[in-house]
Amino acid sequence: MPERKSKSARVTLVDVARKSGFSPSTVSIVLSEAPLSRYVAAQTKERIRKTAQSLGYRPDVFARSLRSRHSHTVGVLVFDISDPYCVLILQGIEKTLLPTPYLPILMDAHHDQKQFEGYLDLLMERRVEGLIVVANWLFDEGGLLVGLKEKKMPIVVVGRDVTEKQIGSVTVDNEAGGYEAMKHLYELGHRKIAVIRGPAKLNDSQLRWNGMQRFAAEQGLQFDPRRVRQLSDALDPVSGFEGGVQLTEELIRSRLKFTALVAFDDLTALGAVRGLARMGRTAPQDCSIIGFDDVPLAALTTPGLTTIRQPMDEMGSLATQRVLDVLQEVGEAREVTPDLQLLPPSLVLRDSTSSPS
Amino acid sequence: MPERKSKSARVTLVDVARKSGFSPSTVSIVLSEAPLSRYVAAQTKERIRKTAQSLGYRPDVFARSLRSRHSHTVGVLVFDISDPYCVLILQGIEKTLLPTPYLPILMDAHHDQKQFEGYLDLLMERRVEGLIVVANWLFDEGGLLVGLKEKKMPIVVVGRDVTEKQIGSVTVDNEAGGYEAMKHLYELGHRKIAVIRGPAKLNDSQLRWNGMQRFAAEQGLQFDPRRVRQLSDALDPVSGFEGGVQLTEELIRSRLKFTALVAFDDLTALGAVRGLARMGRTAPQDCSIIGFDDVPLAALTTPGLTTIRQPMDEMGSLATQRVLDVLQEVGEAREVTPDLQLLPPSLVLRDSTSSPS
DNA sequence: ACGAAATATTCAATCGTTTTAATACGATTG
DNA sequence: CAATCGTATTAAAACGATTGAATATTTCGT
Repeated sequence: MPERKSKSARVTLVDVARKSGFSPSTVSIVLSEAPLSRYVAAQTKERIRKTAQSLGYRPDVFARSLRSRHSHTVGVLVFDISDPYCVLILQGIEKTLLPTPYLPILMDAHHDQKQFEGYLDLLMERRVEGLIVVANWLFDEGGLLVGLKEKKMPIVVVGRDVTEKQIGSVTVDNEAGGYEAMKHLYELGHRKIAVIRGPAKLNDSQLRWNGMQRFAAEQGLQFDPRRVRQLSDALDPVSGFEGGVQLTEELIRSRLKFTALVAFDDLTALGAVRGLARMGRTAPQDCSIIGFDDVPLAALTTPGLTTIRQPMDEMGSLATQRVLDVLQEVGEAREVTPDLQLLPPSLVLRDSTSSPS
Repeated sequence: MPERKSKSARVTLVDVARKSGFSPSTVSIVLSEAPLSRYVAAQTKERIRKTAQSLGYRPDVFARSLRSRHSHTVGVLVFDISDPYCVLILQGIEKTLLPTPYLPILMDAHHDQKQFEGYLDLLMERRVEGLIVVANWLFDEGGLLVGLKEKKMPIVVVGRDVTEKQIGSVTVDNEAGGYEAMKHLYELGHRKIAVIRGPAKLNDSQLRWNGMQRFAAEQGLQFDPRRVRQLSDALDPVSGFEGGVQLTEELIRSRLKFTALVAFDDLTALGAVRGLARMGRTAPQDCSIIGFDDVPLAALTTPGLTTIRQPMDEMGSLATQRVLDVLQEVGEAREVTPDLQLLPPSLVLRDSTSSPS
């Protein structure tokens, strides 16, 4: 005696409707908490929910999305997931999305323009309702995104300022970070300070440099241009490290004295530590080193890396919140305000800096 | 004069059908390359494809999935995306999935059992067709997965052996890795070798230790149990580092001589480097240190970390391939063979090991 | 006690595909 | 020559939800 219709394992809305004695419409309205559910009797709601529960009903996302035109997903496009810089941002994004009905769909472009475009396409095909782009390194295709923006899709870029393309952006205050880095070294007593600037193409490089110069100017300090080097524009993810090693070796070979070094980012700083070691010196005894970012591994090296922290977690959160805000608007504005939101950096003291001996 | 029906921006199958002069059925068959497309005239195919192209038609994934019962997604559940160990595996997974029609949906459980379950649920709701679990650290819930397995969903776990729960697994050959680590130190001339074993709960710990003992036995070497320590079972992701620091300090304070140290993994090894430094010693001059995993940052520290490499990329690839193989089967077997696939580790030489002075 | 407004529920159409079974037709075969 | 077969195409029924309009029923102000 087959009590249940032994057709299929799948429990549908209709099953719930039948068993609870209400129409599919009502069941749908109750279970999806549609506006109309205001009018459904409390008792009814309860009965429906209970039978849904007892049957183990799970709505079919595809049917739901097809009809309602909502995918309840947002795309997250990251330039290189193996870059530790990205990961903390991702966690911020995920954390913020968790309590919402939106699911992140994460794609990793592997530093590859082609893949970036491909995945962008894929995300569109999957009907994501919003897009968060995590761009750490070079990437000059506001173009692609502008196209989407016109399709009324909320977009935010984190880690890079693309407001000139009218796209909402979230970054750390790089200028302030550069300022803080210099200030820290200066206060320790350093005066002869070397700098390894970031790649010229990267906007951050200039901003951080500006900050350093501002502090120097305030103190009447002069940068000897021979103590200032610059990473090449290679977009290889570890080029920061390699560059750090080489430029540091060069600096030492040049016989110019310096008691401290500001590295463009943590990877470069680690490269500098290595370069120092290759020339028989150690940080911070022979030279203090300060990085930028505070990637997780900065705490794990020896010496621990003093660095300017980007609040990556919050950057991710904030970016996500901006997208969510737009999605929650029922109106027709539906666009992220195309401005830049700057988050303050902070100094993280570890062991790679100390007073000059 | 509105030439096109200005109803909506969306181009549907019906639009293509109308414009090409064929029925929706034919169009669907052609564009989705269904089996029946064998019978469709080449000319027809071409015409349909051309008009689809010209209209910029993109099939609606939701409608498609609803009808065909295929989500074309596989779930990837990772225990902590901020663990660099996971990331390379993820890249392997992604690389393998890229040329297939399957999209990975990545969820990060943040070392949290509850979230793991929640996300598992979410993935089921999204109707993933397969599941890859990346489990680096403690996780004893074969149970959850077994439930799914019974629902005919192909599952593979990478990074942990859960074959006892009849779930296909992919790991590195930990025993061989332990053996190699010891062999390397022995060949450098070390005889007094300290060991920091992994947490007792973690199966890997025992296996690596077995490998070390096997080598020792072959050489008639004895481990002084006082030189063997063990990490606690804390499931904090950085506990490896902290543990490494502390246990190394303890080892040194115990005044037992040792010229080399085998760390459970790279994080522990970095902890050991730090512990050494705290006690005024440096690697490898005062003590050689070897790690396990070869996480990306192992190459970035100073000294560069000699380590036993897990082929994480390939592990991810292999796991993915196993799931894909099952998905491609049309038959009714549809289960990943519940066996363990071991991949060989390899020694990566860097600067943290050298002959004893 | 009448009509309007608020509450409670349902009908039926619809979202955009895939798929099964059916149709149509010329060629092959026994 | 009828029966069968292979090729080429299509009609129509799903898939499982949401939703706008419609239908009852109750409440309420006057």
